[in-house]
Amino acid sequence: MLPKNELREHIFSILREHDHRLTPQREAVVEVLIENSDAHLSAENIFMQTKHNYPDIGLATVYRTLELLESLGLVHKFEYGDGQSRYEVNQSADDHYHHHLICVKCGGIGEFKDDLLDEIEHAIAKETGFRVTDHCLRFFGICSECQAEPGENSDDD
Amino acid sequence: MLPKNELREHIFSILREHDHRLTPQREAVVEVLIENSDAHLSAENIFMQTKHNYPDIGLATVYRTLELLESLGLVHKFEYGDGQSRYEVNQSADDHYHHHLICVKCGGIGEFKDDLLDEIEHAIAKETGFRVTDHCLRFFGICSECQAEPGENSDDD
DNA sequence: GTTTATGCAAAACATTTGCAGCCTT
DNA sequence: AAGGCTGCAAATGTTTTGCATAAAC
Repeated sequence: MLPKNELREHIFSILREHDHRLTPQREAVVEVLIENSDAHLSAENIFMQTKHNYPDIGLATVYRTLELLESLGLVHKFEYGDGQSRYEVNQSADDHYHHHLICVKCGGIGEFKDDLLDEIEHAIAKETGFRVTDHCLRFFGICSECQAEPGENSDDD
Repeated sequence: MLPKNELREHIFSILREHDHRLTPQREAVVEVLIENSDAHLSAENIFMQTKHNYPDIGLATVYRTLELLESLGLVHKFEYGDGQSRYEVNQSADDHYHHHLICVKCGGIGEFKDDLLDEIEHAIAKETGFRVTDHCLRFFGICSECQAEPGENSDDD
């Protein structure tokens, strides 16, 4: 889990390493991703936020940047099933990944860190021969806040 | 894990219970889902296959049927991240669910049954107060067949 | 100076919806 | 007979792409 300025430099150096140009648009998108590393933004969200620092950026550039960062393993892309993808920076250099706790009532997204999957991955390798390189685990349910409130909290976007 | 004919009757009776009509289109879609319960079909796939038995069916009807079956808990809908949803019948009456092993080389999808998630869900409840009602776990990696073949097998669609 | 990256607009794509007519109940 | 269900086509919403221009190297 790198601090923000190291994470930014890390991303820039990976881009350079792979002969990608460092444009102000890319810097601006990376900035938004880093400043919102705890949120789970859609491309549209990222687009809107990036416009604050770089008003002329186009949505297509945001998509292309996110695709590039994902291909370099710098960003994780995932979906809830609501039709739009969400993105988040990969905050650590290693593979360990937190899991998402998605509240079906308020739409909020929490996180949970855990290493029990290692056991499952070993069991998979042993029983099926499948070599696991990555995983995606999401839990759906009711967050503690929505459990506390009887019924009024149904949209906290 | 019900046998096919019982599963079919189970689905039909749930439909009746909820006052939904049993149309030949719905029967045809259910038939395709049951006959391909080990595959992970997209809506388009299901549409094409259903046309064999019921050539006049429309794609919208397939989507509406899948949505209905999903709302009744009879079908699971999930996504790999390639932009289209996949569907599979819920073969057992209970909540237990297998996880997907997605080969990033050949695109094949295996399955793995496991109950270790229960432990994680308990840990989540204890540490965060989040009440888990469902989960989705997918593993990405290389299947045993692709590991065996040095490099030629990259598209077995 | 080259080559890549950008912005715009149009295209592509999966999915949803409106509506008149049909079919299950 | 009445209502839900269907097929078609149009609409929607997200993501991708073509192309001329602009910017990074």
